[in-house]
Amino acid sequence: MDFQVTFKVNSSIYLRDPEASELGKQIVKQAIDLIYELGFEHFTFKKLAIQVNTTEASIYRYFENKHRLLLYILNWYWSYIEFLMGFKLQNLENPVIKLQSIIDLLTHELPESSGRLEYNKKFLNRIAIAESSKVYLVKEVSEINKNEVFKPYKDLCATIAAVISDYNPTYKYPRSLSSTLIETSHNQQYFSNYLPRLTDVTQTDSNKDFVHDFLSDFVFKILDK
Amino acid sequence: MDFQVTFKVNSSIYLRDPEASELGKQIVKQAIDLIYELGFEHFTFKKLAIQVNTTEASIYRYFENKHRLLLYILNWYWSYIEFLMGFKLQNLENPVIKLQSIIDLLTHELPESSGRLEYNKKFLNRIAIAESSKVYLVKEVSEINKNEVFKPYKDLCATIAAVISDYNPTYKYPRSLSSTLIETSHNQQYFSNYLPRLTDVTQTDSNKDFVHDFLSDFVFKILDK
DNA sequence: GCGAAAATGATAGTAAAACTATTATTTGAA
DNA sequence: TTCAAATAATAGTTTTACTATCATTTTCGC
Repeated sequence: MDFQVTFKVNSSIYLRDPEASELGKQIVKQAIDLIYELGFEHFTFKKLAIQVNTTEASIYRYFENKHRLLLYILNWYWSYIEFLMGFKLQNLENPVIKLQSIIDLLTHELPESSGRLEYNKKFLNRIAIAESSKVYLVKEVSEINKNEVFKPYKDLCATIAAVISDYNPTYKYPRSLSSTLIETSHNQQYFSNYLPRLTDVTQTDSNKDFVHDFLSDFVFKILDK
Repeated sequence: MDFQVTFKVNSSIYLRDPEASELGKQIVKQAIDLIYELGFEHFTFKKLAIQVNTTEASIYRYFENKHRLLLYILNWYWSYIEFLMGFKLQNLENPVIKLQSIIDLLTHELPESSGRLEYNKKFLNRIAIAESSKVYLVKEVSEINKNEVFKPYKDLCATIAAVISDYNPTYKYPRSLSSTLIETSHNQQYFSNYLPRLTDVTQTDSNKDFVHDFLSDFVFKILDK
């Protein structure tokens, strides 16, 4: 059986739904590849237009600006992680295993897919790590937050928080621990790659395993105390 | 007694030392005010030139680009925090108090100063919270890391890590916990202000106190386990 | 299959950002 | 005082970020 996953992204993020046309789908897919390749700062609609073999003007019909496009991609990503999480946690009873599964998901590569239209999961993962904070660390955060554009992130956070509270109902900061877990998984993966002195990775460690172990250790220490 | 603190910032960050001239000092000081006001994305050398009452070209003689200027500001900030930390930890014996002092420092407003030439500490703090990750979350991170431009951050991290190891010598991840502490203090302060559903702040809480309590709980649970 | 509406392409243009270059003037150190 | 360095004034280029217009193509209801 082969199937494809897509998610409805909050319509206030785009001007025209990119899922509704071949061009739209290509814009998002190629944007992921290009942001991965260039980094968000060097990524422009002009370059994307060339990659997609269309015009800048056409891209502007889908997204107001590149910030919105990044927000779209990350909304998709957060929804996807939440979907995978629901899938993984389903049928699990033991809250220990649940928490472990969550940490696994946050620290390891996503299952790769091959479809021409599917997004590159490795790239998406890297974008989440290196670019996601740029969608909220902006002057306009309160403005853009009004349209529920961070809902998938908040939902993901709430889902993890629920598992945390399930594991230890007396713990006072389930949401903060949850967002810390997500952000720290990104940070420590990034640091262990590029600024390893900010971490305790050793040369023999795989970076992903290191972050996994660090997060496991700290979550269970906090919740078992 | 009145005194002024300044720090030598790694010379590879600037083209001409801003500490060495009145114009240079004004450029940095006003940059802090302007980045605070506009956010880093909307901040430009053109606008800064107007604020300082000089020309764009003059600013370019000091800093290659606005990214370098931000890096300069954050280097100064990290050095300053490290300085304050040394000051606070001096004469403290009890490692519990030491850790508490560190968390205090990371979560509360800096002592404000009034000198015309002194940087606005409240603004600096806000810049550290909202803009600091933008200096390393760039494609060129490995390139720019070569010149030790993140040294003050790494030093600060090492200082905190030493206190952590002092408190609990068996803990395996002192550096990672240290960088997590710094980053989480920023994140949770930002979230509790702008995206409170990612945290457990209540309306009656002061945000700073909330983050302080969350981090205290977190650190001691990890290290006492 | 036809006609209208919507989407796209082609082209062009503007405003601001991100620089670089040139020359004249000021200043401050030997 | 003098001469080198710093700054100001000015002007220019390239790229980014965006808007506008109109012709062409596609799609969808009938």
